[in-house]
Amino acid sequence: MNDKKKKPQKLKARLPRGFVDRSAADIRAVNEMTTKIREVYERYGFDPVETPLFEYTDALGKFLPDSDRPNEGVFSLQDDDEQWMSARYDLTAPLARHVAENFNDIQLPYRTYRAGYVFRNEKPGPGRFRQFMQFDADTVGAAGVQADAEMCMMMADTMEALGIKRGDYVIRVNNRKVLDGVLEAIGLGGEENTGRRLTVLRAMDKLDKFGIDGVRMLLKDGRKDESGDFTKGAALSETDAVMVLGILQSDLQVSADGAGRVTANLVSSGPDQFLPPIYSPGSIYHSGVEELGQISSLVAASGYGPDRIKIDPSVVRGLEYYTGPVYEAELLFDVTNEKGEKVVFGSVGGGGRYDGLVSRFMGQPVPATGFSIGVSRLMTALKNLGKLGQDEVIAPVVVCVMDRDTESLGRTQKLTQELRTAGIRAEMYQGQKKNFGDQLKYADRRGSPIAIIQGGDERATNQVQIKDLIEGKRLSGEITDNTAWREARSAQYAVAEGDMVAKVREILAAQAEDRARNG
RNA sequence: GCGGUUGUAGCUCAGUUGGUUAGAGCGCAGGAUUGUGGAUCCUGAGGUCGGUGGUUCGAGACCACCCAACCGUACCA
Repeated sequence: MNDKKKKPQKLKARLPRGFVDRSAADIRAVNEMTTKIREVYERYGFDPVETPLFEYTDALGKFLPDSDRPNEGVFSLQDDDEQWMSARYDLTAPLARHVAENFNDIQLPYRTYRAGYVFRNEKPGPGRFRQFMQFDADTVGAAGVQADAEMCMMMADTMEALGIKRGDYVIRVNNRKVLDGVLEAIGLGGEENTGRRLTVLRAMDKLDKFGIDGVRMLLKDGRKDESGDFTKGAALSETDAVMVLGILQSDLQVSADGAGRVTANLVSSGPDQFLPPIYSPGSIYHSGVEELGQISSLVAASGYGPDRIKIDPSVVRGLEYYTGPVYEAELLFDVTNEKGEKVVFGSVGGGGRYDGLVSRFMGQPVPATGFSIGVSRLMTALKNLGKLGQDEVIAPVVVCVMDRDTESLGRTQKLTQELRTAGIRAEMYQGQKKNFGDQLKYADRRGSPIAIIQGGDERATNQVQIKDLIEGKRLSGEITDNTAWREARSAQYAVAEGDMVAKVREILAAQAEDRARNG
């Protein structure tokens, strides 16, 4: 077939990798989720604010060091005046810009929330996309740890508002100052050790993934993965590695002296003996632990125990801008993917204190704390838990088109409109098929509950036929002969035109009852 | 970025040691059926065999390079 090859090449329809189309069911599920999240934030006194998808790249802080090009991880383009702009990669940096730019008009502390898509130009993976939705809440201009404590409580409330039972999630809290103090104690303080410090923090962040022994390898010589790839370690001494491993496995102990004074300590709970850095009241380590003690007491005072908000020194979070308390929401139930495999889901949201972010734009310090929920990720988990998509939207009633002269079409349109006026989802058949059977086939595949039929016979007596497609489908299981099936006109009722809406309502109600009964 | 696996119709896949015009199932479209959904039957459309180059009388198959997807790993604000 040589002439076949001469046919013009068709364009291949394809989605850029790492991006997804969203179905009606997904969109409705996300709306359901964001509505619940928003209710919690509003109740805590937060107000919405929205910033655009694009920012100047310098506002996002994503220029490569020693280069006038933006970081590869962000989608960037040059404006017609040569300035670099980038698609936002989170909602925090744009908020910092918004606050700095409108500083005189904003009443501090400024409590806001916002949902939106963010973009990351990196390799997509299972459950990781290059466009995804985050839902953030931040308090700008509040320096005290009570603001951080409140954020943790709000996260816990949000989890429960989404239908995640107490015990199926936990908010884990740590403080960057604690980790910084430990790193200082093992001689990794100072500018010259930035690289090794990052290596150690990254290793600590892998605790979920590789366990304590995996982290031990990464802290010392390195680790080889199953494909044979080798990851270089941080080359810590045994003593220093034990110190780091010790803090990962430590718990917070809070003791009150009865006079309202609270002291807090981290005590190791694992096999690696953790020796706290030498006591010095003003040290960074000590103020970190003290803050954790305060947060723990503050949330406990409102009834949030360690089953909901737990101090956990193994939380690391982002390496770039957090300066104090950090927290993340973790799901504790098993999640299985489409292939039926168990998946370690990990964190569905997190945040922390970023006291330096707004002040990049200003001559004065502006403390801030906030967190972000990964909406798409959380939705996957909630679907799994059966917490979403339970109240499915019913497909529209289909009004069949029997005759195509303008007068008949007008009557069909009017019937459709009557249903809509009564608040019932309805559509008149708009396809090309003139065969009535094909229209019912359309309605069937569409998932329609009911078909309305008015041909010449019915019109003559001002009647309509109302066909219960759900009941009919059930009956069709018993049918073997097509002709008999047609003649039976099963689950079909003839009513006067004026009674159509009432009868449709009756059938829909019966169907709803049936669905409820069968779960 | 590094390592591994895989690329044949819209989807899932067959295709012999290299041998004529590349197949199946599902799906899709038309018909049996212009007033009744399922099942059935008939007919049809749909392919740069991931790409380029090479070896060969001859390549979907063999070789080289490239591209993409998947898995692991690294990075991840």
